[in-house]
Amino acid sequence: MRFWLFKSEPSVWGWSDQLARGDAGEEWDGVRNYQARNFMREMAVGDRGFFYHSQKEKAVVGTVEVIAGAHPDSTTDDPRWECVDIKALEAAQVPVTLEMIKADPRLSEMVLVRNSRLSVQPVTAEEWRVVCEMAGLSG
DNA sequence: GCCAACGTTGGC
DNA sequence: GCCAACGTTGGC
Repeated sequence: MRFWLFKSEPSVWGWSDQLARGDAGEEWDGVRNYQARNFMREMAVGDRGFFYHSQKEKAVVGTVEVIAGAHPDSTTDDPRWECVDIKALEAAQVPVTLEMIKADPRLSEMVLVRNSRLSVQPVTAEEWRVVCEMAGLSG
């Protein structure tokens, strides 16, 4: 199993929206960036990811599971763009803020820190463990 | 609201 | 194929 991070502006699509979809999940659509798309192509059903709120909040607020591999993005006819489906798994007891992440030397190599603009990014097993611990998530 | 970082586009 | 111009994102 691999680990990922999905970034979204909560005013557009937030954790509460994701939770409301329940086990049916939702497409992670709208990605128009090749790097992000390529990571989604690498995803397998059962992979897990952090759900991150950008902009004002800047925090990991929960975990999600990939429930469908890459398929065409229904919000465009452009065949270049694909997306996966994800469902909410567990809400963070404590949101792990970007500030907390930057303050922890074990997380200094996270893509979130290194390339803040990438909206879909890989997370290492170690980073996953550390952030889950900080968030009070079972992982 | 500003600006740095990054990606994309288009002229050459 | 290079690079300048432009648009977008996201942290501050």
